Amino acid sequence: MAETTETGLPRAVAIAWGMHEAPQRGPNRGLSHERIVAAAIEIADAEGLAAVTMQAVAKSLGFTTMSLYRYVSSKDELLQLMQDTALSVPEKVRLPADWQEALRMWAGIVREAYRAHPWVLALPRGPVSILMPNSVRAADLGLSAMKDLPLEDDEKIGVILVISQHVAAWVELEQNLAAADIIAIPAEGVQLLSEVITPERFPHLVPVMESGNYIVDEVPVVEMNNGIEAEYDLGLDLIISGLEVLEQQRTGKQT
Amino acid sequence: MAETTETGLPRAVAIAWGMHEAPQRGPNRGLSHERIVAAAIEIADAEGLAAVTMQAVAKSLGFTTMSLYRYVSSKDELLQLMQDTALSVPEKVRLPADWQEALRMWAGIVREAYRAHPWVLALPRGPVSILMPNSVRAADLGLSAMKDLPLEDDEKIGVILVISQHVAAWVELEQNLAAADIIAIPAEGVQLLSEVITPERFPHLVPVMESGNYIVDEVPVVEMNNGIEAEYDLGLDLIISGLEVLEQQRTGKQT
DNA sequence: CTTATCTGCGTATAGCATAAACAGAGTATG
DNA sequence: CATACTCTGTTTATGCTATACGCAGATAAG
Repeated sequence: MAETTETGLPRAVAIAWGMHEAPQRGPNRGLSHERIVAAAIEIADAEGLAAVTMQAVAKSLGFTTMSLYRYVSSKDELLQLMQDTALSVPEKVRLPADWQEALRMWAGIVREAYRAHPWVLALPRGPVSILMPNSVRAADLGLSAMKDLPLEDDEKIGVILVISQHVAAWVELEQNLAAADIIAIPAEGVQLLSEVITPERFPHLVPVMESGNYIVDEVPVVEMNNGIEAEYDLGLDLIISGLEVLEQQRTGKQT
Repeated sequence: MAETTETGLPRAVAIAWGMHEAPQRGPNRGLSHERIVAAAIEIADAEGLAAVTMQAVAKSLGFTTMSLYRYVSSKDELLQLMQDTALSVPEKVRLPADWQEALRMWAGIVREAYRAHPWVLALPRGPVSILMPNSVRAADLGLSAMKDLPLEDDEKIGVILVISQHVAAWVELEQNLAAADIIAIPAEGVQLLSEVITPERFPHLVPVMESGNYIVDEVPVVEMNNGIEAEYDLGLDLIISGLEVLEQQRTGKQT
């Protein structure tokens, strides 16, 4: 489990909220949490998450590896700090009064954050993440978007999760579409595949495959005829439509 | 990028579909792909994904590390094989005629697969994954569930993605809820947090926090008053409601 | 001034994935 | 049948990575 401070908070939480006081004694520090996290994010953005090693971060800052450990207790802690820093949400956002548009705007903000740093998708989300400043900010904003919806608190939180997961999935899909260009299966390989992926065995999927190019993800996706934006919007619209139905059921009010 | 066979297929794909012929010369093999994958899955199920090292898998089979490389070209390839093997979908499933119930059943099947091997959630999903047998089977089944819905092919694929991501998110949440029991922040830490997470800064979230216990995930979630099942169902119902609305718009037919 | 604490560095350790080479087992070919 | 070829499993080695430990020096507290 993550290291904790004397007060029992996970260290990453305390650091992220600025609660971790710099020591008063000893020589002046050559580094800071902010500088270390920023350097790590820069490496991740340029070369991907795998390139973020303690050695690489230290070197980019002109220090040796072990000096980083004066600031973070482990690489995991650094990753947690990177995660929240990367997913920055603006402090002040003016949302539309209409909850539907507000939710769409909120989803867009979360989406842009993920797109700016897609490597974040590969980091685990656990109990510590939710206590971090940008997560808290995003949650508050999402709840603000839904303030006029007749849902229970936990239902609203559930909606926040559904939408943010939807957004994450589509950013991941974008990444995979980009990567898929690199995989070009020659005709011979495609022929072999068609001998096992047959209409008899997969009667619904094979017609879909034949109508488009096969791409990505755990659950297969056809190349989007209307582009990925349309499919992202479709998913979001489904959720919002569902919410409108729910609103109507609970208030008798027609949206 | 993943290794490929002579025919240009990713090796993992060829192996998973049984296209990778065993060599005809040389001494009899002491291992097989199936045995290696099964041993790796057993370790992952018992101790988590981090415990799956080439050394550990080889040892559990009574061989030395490097002999595994006669069968898989890298650890990544082994992980890809594990991923698809773990997410097994039955060959024959009879779905309800009603597309709503069919989609719910499909979601349930995917959910149970994830729950049986939750470490799969930590594995990246990329272009190779979708060509693997169980992914193909899951996609065909999902499309079968929606055969009566008036959607374009790529829209159906989009729905498959939305639902499977929803399912994955909730299995992950379940895991995080289990892990959250381990984080007990003492009163002192909670007090410190409440000094930064204030009603002035986060007017919508703080009341939610005060009405329940704070838990998990990137976007914060309150402890579910009605349990996690209710929230899982809520999310799925939203998507299905949205689909009903879409069906009505396209057919003029009232569901 | 003395003591305590902190900083950054150098050295070391353990774990892990994988390359390369070797000896022997089994098949294909002439 | 003998020879050549291919494959198997093992051993040894390499490089990378995270992190422990100890040292010398810098700075603050008492």
